[in-house]
Amino acid sequence: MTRRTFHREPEAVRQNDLIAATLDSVAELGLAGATVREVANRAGVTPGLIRRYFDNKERLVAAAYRTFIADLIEMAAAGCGDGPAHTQLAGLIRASVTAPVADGRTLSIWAAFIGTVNSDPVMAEAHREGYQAFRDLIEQLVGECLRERGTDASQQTIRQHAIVLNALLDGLWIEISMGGDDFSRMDVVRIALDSTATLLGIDPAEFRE
Amino acid sequence: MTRRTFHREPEAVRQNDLIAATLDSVAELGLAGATVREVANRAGVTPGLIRRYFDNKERLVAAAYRTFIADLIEMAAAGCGDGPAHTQLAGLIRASVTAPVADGRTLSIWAAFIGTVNSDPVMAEAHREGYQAFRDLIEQLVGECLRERGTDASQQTIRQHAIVLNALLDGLWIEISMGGDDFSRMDVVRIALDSTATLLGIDPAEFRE
DNA sequence: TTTGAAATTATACACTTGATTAATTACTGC
DNA sequence: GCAGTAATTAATCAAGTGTATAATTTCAAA
Repeated sequence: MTRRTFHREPEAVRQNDLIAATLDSVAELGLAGATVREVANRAGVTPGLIRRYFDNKERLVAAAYRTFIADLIEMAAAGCGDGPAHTQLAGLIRASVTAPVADGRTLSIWAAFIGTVNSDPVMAEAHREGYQAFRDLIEQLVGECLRERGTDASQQTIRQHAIVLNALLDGLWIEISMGGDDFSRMDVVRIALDSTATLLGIDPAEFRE
Repeated sequence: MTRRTFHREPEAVRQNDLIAATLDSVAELGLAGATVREVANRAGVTPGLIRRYFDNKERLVAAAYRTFIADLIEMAAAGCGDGPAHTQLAGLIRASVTAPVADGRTLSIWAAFIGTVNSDPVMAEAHREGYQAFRDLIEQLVGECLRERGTDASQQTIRQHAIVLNALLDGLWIEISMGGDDFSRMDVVRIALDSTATLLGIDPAEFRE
């Protein structure tokens, strides 16, 4: 009986592969389905190998979560561009309610992980980091946006607007990604932009460009 | 060695106890922690008994989810009262962003279950039912509310408003329940009501009553 | 009080899980 | 080419899982 052949990979590559395999498993089978064996199979590797790159399965999952959130925010932020603030904000919103950010697979992974945040401190920390980053980004853009329009809003007001807008985006993102509604027939981007403009007291036409 | 004493319970009571124990387990330990033994312990019962009331563990969990969602919607709807539509809507919103609807434990359970919806058809169905009910309630209230104000909005417009409002409530509910922000210092009810009024194009003063 | 049926317990089983370790293989530097 | 190191495999373990079933106990009816 001969052993299966294999080839070595740089540490970073193997880690990435394992994380990607973990995310795939979670997306398709849920967190419970992301067993060591399942992940190893998808990564084309043997279960024992995981322990060489991650102390625990817990660490692997946490690493996968961190990667996932970071990528998610990066995808959303990539829609910003570098024009005036209201254009950046519009870009962020558009990116948030369309693929690949708003997407069934993305939601599945997010949901699976979110479910652990309350009972797992490690996951809670990983979550807090990523969430804070997104909220800060929105708050900054909202602030610039209002200042750009001559509105002199207090920091408190800006914060409240950011909180509400963040909530709206979260909710829209979930609804759209879930796909239950007949969103396919609607222009989700326009709905999202108009709602945002209304909330911030800005002329909607400015967002539609 | 003598057996532990026990006493019989009506079927409905035992089922309720088991469901309650399941929800407690999920809230504190996550879905993975809601094992047959854990649930049985919390219900003051032996693991084997579960099988007498639920065919599978899967059925038990699905039943727990259905109960949870139904209760959640009932709690939210209980805030409506029976006045004019805009008062009912305000009540629904207030209830949605305050305890016991907006609450860490509630969010934990919701999140844990949501994570299974994508990979488990049974859970997906249970989810769809409850979600639809809430969305219909909002759509109806929004419709009445706009009609009450003399606005003659098309069904399409009402639908879009309902979708956006639903998203906003979902997002606010999540943020508040998560508790990460310093919401304690803010008047979340006022924020929610004002945002809603702004979105629907209604005078905010009318909501504050 | 006795009896019988149904609820509950206790025990056990087969399986999966994450983890551990020794044997083997691939690759790097000489 | 060759040797040594480190990555990878293979095999195994103990613990925990959901499930099944037989032995008990409770309780209501007679």
